[in-house]
Amino acid sequence: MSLKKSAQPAPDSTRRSERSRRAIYDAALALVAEVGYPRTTIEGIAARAGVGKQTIYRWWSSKADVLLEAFLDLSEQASRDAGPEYEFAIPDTGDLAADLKAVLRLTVDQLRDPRFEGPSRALAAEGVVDEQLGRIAVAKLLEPSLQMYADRVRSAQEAGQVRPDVDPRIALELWVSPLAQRWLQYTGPISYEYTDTLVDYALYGLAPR
Amino acid sequence: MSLKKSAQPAPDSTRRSERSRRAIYDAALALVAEVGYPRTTIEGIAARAGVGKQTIYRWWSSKADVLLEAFLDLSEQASRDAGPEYEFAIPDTGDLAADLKAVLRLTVDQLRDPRFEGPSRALAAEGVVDEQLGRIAVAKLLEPSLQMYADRVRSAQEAGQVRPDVDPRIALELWVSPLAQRWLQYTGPISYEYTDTLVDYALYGLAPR
Amino acid sequence: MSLKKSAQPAPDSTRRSERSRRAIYDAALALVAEVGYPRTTIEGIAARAGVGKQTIYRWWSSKADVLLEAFLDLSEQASRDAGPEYEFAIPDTGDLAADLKAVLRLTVDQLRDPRFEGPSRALAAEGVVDEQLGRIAVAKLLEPSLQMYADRVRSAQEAGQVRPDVDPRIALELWVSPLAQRWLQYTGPISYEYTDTLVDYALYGLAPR
Amino acid sequence: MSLKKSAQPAPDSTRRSERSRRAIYDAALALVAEVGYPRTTIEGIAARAGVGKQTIYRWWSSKADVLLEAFLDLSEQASRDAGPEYEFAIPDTGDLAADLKAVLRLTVDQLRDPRFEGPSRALAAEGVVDEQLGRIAVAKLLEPSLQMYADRVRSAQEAGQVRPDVDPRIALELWVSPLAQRWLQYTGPISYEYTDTLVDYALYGLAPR
DNA sequence: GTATAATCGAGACGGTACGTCAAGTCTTATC
DNA sequence: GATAAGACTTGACGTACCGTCTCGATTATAC
Repeated sequence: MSLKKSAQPAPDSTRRSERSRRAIYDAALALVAEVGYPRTTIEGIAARAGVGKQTIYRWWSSKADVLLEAFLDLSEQASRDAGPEYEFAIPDTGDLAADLKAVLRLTVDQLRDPRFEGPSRALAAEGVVDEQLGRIAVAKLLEPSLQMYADRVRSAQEAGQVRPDVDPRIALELWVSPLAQRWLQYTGPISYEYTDTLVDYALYGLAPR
Repeated sequence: MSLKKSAQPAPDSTRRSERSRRAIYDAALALVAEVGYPRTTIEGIAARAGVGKQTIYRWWSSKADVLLEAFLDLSEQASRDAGPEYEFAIPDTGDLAADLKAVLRLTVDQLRDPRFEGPSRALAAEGVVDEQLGRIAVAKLLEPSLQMYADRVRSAQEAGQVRPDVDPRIALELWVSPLAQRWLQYTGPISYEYTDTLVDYALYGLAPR
Repeated sequence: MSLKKSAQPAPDSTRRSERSRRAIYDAALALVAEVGYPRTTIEGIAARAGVGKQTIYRWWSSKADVLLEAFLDLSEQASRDAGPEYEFAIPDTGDLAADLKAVLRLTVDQLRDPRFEGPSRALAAEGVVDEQLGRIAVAKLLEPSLQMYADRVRSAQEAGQVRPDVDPRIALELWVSPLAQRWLQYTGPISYEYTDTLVDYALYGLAPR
Repeated sequence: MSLKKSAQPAPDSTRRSERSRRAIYDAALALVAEVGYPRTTIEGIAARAGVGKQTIYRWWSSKADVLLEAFLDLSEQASRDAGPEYEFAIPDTGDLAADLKAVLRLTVDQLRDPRFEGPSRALAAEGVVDEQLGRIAVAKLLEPSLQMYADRVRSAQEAGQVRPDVDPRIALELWVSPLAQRWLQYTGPISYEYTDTLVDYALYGLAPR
């Protein structure tokens, strides 16, 4: 899970302090939210968590690594809180467009949640420049959602609502990527109307029918 | 053009050393290419450029700012080298799909050019986290291309190849954003085949016709 | 007068700006008085004097050199103001002890004049470490007074009040140096009573008579 | 002992590295001897001592403070080397003049020892301008000697060789200060003959007997 | 009474050192 | 053996001045 490239003899994780781990996650997320990622320091996290610096270096390899796990932990918590049935499921009412629009509206809400924004941007930025981290972050955080979109597209193919030769992994990018880019690069405003439009364009194309 | 938030009395730009400016651009781009953005330092740039640190701080506000201008300069140079006629023009053969596919293949080539990759990623990453820088970088570097796509879509609308109610600024995101996301976040491989597919999906939609 | 070790072709002093010279002296003395010698900078003097840095470097070799001349100028002004007859003359009433005590009391007053204290200490400190400057400062500033003490001792020798084998140049150190050391090194308080005592001890010795 | 004005939480001196302390003293003294005080820098000391700059800033407040302690340490070492019986004792043979002359000749030798000259001048100069440092340096370095002179004078008073109304603390300045001034300000040459003369003048006075 | 050349104010430049911050390593004492 | 604490070396930060240099603009003699 961690990026740790174990140089020293691997520490004995059975003796690990759960208290410290929690405190470090909390401190890291709080600091990123308060002062931003670049001004968040390992020393700062350690001090705020009431933890020795070595305890951080023992279990994580970098600031980004700490944050990645802290963020994963936060996501898992959020999922558990939301209840197991609801979580991450794309509804299948038979109407693909409606189902996609509904889920994308939830995503829009999440992107605006300030609790997520700071750490998410930090991780995304780090991932752009650090390929290893980027791939892990995508796999852990983004992949589950993408998989569900792909599944929903496949189900629509079976229902005859999507052409059978369409690659679902590419199809989903028609709405996921534009939203992602507007959020990452400030290329445009994000709204329900916007995501609704994306779904319509994606499903029915730009060309006249 | 610079992000410089003039605190001190603005320096007299008529007396600026062109020699230093060039040397700083070259050093910055070389270092980012060689050791990566995070390990590129202002001190390193200054040393390599044979320049005092103050000369950098006098004219730029941050490492990212230096790199942004260096990269802009590089792009302008590249444009000038390429000749004024070809540059940044999307062909209009009457066949929108073919025209888009052709241009996107050039973009794929450029994304793989190692001369551009380092600085581009660095800027993109910084822009994710620093909204001001992000907006400027997008405006300077991305916007011209986006504008041309929008223009080409509009021309296709007039030719009846694209529905008149389609918003060109959103339409173009159907192929630009997926490519951008795969490049930024390593969410998938980039190839001519991939961009061709994007154009097809975007124009004709996922739904059966 | 200056310490300038002329490297470049000597500047033409006939065309020198008297206005600038005065402004530099004033600025230098004011700055030393206000922020102390170490925090006084050439740039600061130039800015305060409304003068280009080069104008300072053209005519002086160092901060200490500027200050030395500024201080000499100040001394000369003070002398001129005091009137030519009074200045630096040790009275000769026939009573050596009384005459020395009187002059030393004036010296005590001067050592306490804050206008002189800052620059004097600065020069003295610099002179301790920079032998060349030290010798010049002593020659310009201290020597005239020492010479007058020596003359007065000689006159006392002729009057039979001082043993003929006494070296006047050493004799005067018996009161000048203790006062100087207390002032320079804070080895003790300075008062009229103290200087009076010094004169008595020097003239009549420590041993019983 | 240090001038450190504890701003940050005081560091834990029990965990201080003795190795670093020694290396810093050695480097500081060596640099002052080699290039002089003004060209000795904190960075230079740190580099030469193989020590981080912060380790210096953690324990000392300034270059002068480092040097003061380094010099004190050197003096203590020298004392220990010289053996406890000899050190700093003014002989009491019953002949005050002879005893003083003997000790002053040793002082003359020491003033010429190049190992001491550089750091001593540096400290003295700094002390002229920085009263706090000056007082500490005098108390630590000069005071012990002065005290011994005072004691010897008192003993001579008991033996009837010095008038009982003489203040020993002022008396000793008659030979200490002239020597100090010649050394500090280059006001004259220093020799055995000179110090012998000072003692004679001081004891028997300038006036005929 | 101009020509003309040096000085002048200004300030950009390549540098050095400053004092601070944080990184990652190491040591000590505690639990 | 993991931990909290924090001293250590390292290296970059952004700032302040150094002394040199190039600019017009301004004198102030010498033509």
